[in-house]
Amino acid sequence: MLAGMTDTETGPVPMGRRERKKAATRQAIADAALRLFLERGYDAVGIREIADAADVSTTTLFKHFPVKEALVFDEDADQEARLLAAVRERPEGQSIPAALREHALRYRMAAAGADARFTAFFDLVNSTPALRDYAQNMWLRHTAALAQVIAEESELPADDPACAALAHFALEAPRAARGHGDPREAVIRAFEVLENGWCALADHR
Amino acid sequence: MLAGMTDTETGPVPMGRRERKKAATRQAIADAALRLFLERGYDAVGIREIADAADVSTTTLFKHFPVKEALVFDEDADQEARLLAAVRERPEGQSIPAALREHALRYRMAAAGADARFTAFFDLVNSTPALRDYAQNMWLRHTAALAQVIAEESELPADDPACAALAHFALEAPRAARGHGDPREAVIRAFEVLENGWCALADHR
DNA sequence: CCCAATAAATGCAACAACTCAACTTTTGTA
DNA sequence: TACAAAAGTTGAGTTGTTGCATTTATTGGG
Repeated sequence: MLAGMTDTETGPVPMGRRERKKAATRQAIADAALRLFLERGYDAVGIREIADAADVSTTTLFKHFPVKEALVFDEDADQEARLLAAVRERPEGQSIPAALREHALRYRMAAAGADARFTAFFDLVNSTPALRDYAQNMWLRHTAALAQVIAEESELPADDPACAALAHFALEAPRAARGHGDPREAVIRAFEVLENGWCALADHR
Repeated sequence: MLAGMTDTETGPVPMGRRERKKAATRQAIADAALRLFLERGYDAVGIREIADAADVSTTTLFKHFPVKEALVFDEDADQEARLLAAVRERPEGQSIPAALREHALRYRMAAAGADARFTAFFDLVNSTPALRDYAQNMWLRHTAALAQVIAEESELPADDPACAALAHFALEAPRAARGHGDPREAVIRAFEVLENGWCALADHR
């Protein structure tokens, strides 16, 4: 989805031709799908048509994307990886909420509302029930994964509700901030609360 | 689902034969579906088979239930209606959180873990991804509806986050309480927090 | 450099969920 | 009794998704 919208740093691992080709077809499929969806709407475009547009067989398409909805969120795995990395590989001395704030400002407030492609994408998702539901569950998975990483990094028990809560709010904050006049400011404020609450909690243990 | 597990008060409106028959076929379908699902698993039972077992055509089945998953949650609408009614028709002078607590204790902690049919139903849902996802979105819908009613009843703006938060926690509390040794006690405790927080908020406005 | 192991991609057919349009039966009502 | 609306049936279609046998391309090793 929307490749090139944020800088995607090429991993330090140079891929062989095989992996590169695989990634290429995957991208071709996702691009074709998004283009068609934006042109004519999610429900009006069939799998077979997408496969044709990307010049692959439907079988191949499903090797890359388990279900139709996943075509729209093809950066799902990348996003989750970046999110977890933001916490795990944060600079020395930086708190977890601070790391999450930086990540949110950097990757999730990208031209919120300004870029036309971005808003078109949002409208597509929000106006399609199947996609809305899928996205919801996607964020839920990310929340769970994040909670686990937070637990590891803070050496709290894995099932401590505080971890789940922090993960939940950290992912919810950018969404909630969209309404406000200055979203970036709103996010920063929200994270002040989280930072205070979290550190207070960490202190008296 | 699990009719007769909680006392279902027959609405004050006596139905004509037509509505009764409609409700009967609907019930027959839901019963057949749940029985088969529990016997052999959700994915192993097809729509046609359910329709046959209930002695209706597949098209009739889909007139009553929009998608396969809905067969399992056939009390969806009833549950939501009861939830909203619990707030709207609460006794004079009772706070909203208190009303929600009573509702939770009465309808959602029913023999949590004790009744075999109940746990079998839970296992079915939790072990079937499609059902887990569907249930998740179902609760989300209920949360949104509840938030709106809370806003109306408390004369707050419909989009006040406090309403959404109260709705969210009120529905989450019973789920979270299941782990604890005495779930009823855990629910009561959780609602104490909500009650305090909510009333404090209501006071200084 | 070739060979075998491996992995990606294909074509086709099938299944299961779901829809649609035309038609019959049942029911509430005048 | 007559009639309109609602419930149900029938059968054929569309669409997402999978299985299977087959082909093509890449890789690492002898």
